[in-house]
Order: sequence, then structure tokens, then C-alpha cells
Amino acid sequence: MSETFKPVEEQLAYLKKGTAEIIREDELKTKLAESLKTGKPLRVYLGVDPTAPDLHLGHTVVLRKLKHFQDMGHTAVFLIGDFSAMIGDPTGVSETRPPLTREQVDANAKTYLDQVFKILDPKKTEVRYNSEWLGKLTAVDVVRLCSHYRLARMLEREDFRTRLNEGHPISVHELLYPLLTAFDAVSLKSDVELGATEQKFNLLVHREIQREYGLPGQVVLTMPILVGLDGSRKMSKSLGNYIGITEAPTEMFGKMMSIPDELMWSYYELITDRTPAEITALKSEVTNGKLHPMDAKMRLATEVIADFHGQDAANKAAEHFQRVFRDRQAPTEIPVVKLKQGEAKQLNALLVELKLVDSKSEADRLIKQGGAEVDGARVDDPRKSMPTDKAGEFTLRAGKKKFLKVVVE
RNA sequence: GGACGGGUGGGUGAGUGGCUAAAACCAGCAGACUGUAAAUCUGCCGCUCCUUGCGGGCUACGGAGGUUCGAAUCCUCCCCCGUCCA
Repeated sequence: MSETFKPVEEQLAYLKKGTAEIIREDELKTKLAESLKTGKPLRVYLGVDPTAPDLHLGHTVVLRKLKHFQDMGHTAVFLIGDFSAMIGDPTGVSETRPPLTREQVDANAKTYLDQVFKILDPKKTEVRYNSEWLGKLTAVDVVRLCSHYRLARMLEREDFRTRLNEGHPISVHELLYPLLTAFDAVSLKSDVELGATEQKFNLLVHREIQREYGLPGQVVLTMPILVGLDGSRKMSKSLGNYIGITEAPTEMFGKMMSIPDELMWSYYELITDRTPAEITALKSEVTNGKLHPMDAKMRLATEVIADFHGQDAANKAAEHFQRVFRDRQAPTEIPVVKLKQGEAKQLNALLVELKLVDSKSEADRLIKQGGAEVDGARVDDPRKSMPTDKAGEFTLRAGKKKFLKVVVE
């Protein structure tokens, strides 16, 4: 595939946007110049473990950067760590992950790709699995690989160091993780590897090991971590502060609006295609009062949702938000649940049955605290009898965000 | 292999025989105020039952036994983690 590449400076400016760090930028520049001269695209890869198949916006930051390389005509390699997933990345204070079966990995990988291709162009993406080469390594190969790295260097890594200092356990197999994934970089003969900043250590090990194997040593490009909805910790599923990319538009919109104001600028930078100049302009409009922060945030939410659900859905989500929360009216589209006629049920039991709360105690609490409404009217008796014994319908509200229309038939 | 220290609710972490469903803090939830932001204030924050009461039952302090009227707290064995020594 012969491509005409854009001038080096132009490519560099585009690729640099939003990055946390490029090691080293001059090498990237050289590589770009080289590829421009020879017409050969750079091999740029991103490796992921198919452990959590539900992607959220945090994952898209680095995917978007991979897409940028793709936009510039380079080869995007999406590497699925089906083999390394069995070890588990020790990044962060992780507990041991349960090993995945082949079937789980395959299923995860598939859903992973479906989501990834909302951002990447499937036709231009090379998808690889690291079991291709890691599965073939012999014990001798592994020993040889390990001989290329020093323990002291391994322990420089921040989370190993802090775990050591704080007296937390480190298993030996965790030390193997960066080395095995380094073998990915060797096998792929990559020119550039992308990752989140927390991956920096791993990516640098990859670069060094490549050199040990006689390769030039890839450029490492890291992207900042996207902060989650709480405004302080990184977006992650286990912390529950995430926006999944397959979530419904209205749901995404609500979550986007709940982020702290200051956070929206980092979102603008990392998960939209706005240029730094545009973002600065927007920011000063808000600072000098020309633009209400809420409106700036609504624009952000609309743009992000349009990426995943299309412009129409995004606009609808925006309207829905205004109607329900700004104008405090019932939403136009409420999830509907159908029930068969039966006994009349008590409100608290019904909330549990409909999974609006986890337990009856919780339902009682919610209701007593005034967080429950039936057809728009607050109800404070947990045992209020609900008309599930005759045909009809009513709308439930549990807490701030949960609405459900119940149809009895 | 040895010596010592440690394992408490989603997290950090108090608690050394009854007053402890277990302090405090964080996180979370609801209400008020708002822009479903932030900040602030109030309340809640194991499950369950009803006669909704500072009510009853059940479950919970690594695991299994034991002592005791009564155990997160004492004893025994086991599992796990860390530190130092080898």
C-alpha cells in the first residue's frame, strides 16, 4: 500500500496533540522523515489485555491516538494480549486476576474489536494476538529473555517500589509481564508503541529489549489518563466512575453532565477532535462569562455522544436532558417494563423486583428519605400498595436518575 | 529453615471478654440548595420480618475447632501476607 504522506512537521503536530510524553520526540521526527522518504508507513501498535470487554471513554484516549496515526497513513497494529492476559498486568495495585479460559479470551476479544472499530478503521487495522509468538516460546527462550533485564531496573518501577516499601506482596510472575510483552514489540518490529502514562515503564522495557534483540528501539508515546466522573480518580470500571462506550445516549449524557466543571477541559482535549486553539478559546469564553459552563459541558457531551451514536442520537439526548433536568419534566422516553397481573405489591418489594435497588432495606431507606416517586408524586410509605393486580400503568422514579414505566397487563 | 509482626465492613483503620452491626475517616446513597457541576447543610449507609420500635431474627471481624452464661477480643490447629536472619 503506497501512501503519500504529509510533511513531517504537519504530521508531528497532529500526532503530538494531547500526548503526555514522547520518548523521544526527535526519534519520532526522524522516523517520520524516513518513512516519508521511503514511502514506507510506520508500524504503530497498541497492546491491550482482553480482560474487561466493556470499553469506556478512558480506553478511547489512546485508541484515538492510534487512529491519528492511521489518519496519517501509518499502519495501526491492534494487539490483543490473549497470552499475557493470563499473567495479568501488575500495573496499579492489582490483585491477582483470575486466569481466563481460551473461550473467555476469544469472546472478550470479539466484543473488544466490535467496540474498537467504532474508532479505528477496520480495513486499515492489523489485528494480532500475542499467543502467536508467546505461545511458542520454550523455557529456554524465556530464560534468555529474562537474562536481558536486571532486577534492580525492574524494581525501579514505581508500583513495585511502593508495594515493596509498604510491605505489599509482589509475585514473581508479575515481573515477567513487562518482559513477555516486550517480546511482542520484538516480534512486531514496531516503530512506535502507544499506551497510557501508567504504561510508561512497560513501554520503556519494550524499547530496551528490542535493542537487546538488535532492533532500533521503538518510540514510546504515552497519553494522559482520563479522570473519571468523580473528578479525582482514573476512569475505571471497578471504581464505577466510568462512561461505557456502548451505553445509551441519554445515559452517557447524564453522566457527562455530572463531571466536575474543571474536568471538562481535559475531556475536550482527550476525547474530542477539537484543536488546542479551539479549546483555549472555549475556555476563555467561559472564564469571562460569555459562555455558561453548563452549556460548554453540554456541547462536550453532544460531541462525544455523536462519535458513538451519531449526531441525531446525540441531539436527542441533549433535548432529553434539558427536558428532564433543566425543566424538571418527566422524560419523553422512559424504559418500560411489563408485568403480568398478580397480587398487589408493596412499593419497596416492587423496587427490588424491578432491580431499581439492591435490597429491601435499601428500598426502605430510599423511600423514607423521599427519593421515590410514583407518577411524579413523592411517596414516603415503603409499604404503599401498588396496583399490580389490575391492568394499567404507572411511572416510578427511584433516586435522581432512575425512571421506569411499569405496564401491568 | 529460624525470629518477629500482621490478616476487622467497598477502602483506610480503631477496637483485647458483655455497653459492638463493630469508632473515625474516605467512598457511596437520599434530601435541601443548584446548572443532575463544585461547595455547603441534613439524614442514611449488612440482610430480613413485622405490631416501623432507640422492636425481633439472621449473618459478619482469614479458616476450622475449643473455653465461656457471653468471643473480633482468650486457647489449639491450619491458611495467607510482610520484615529481618540464613
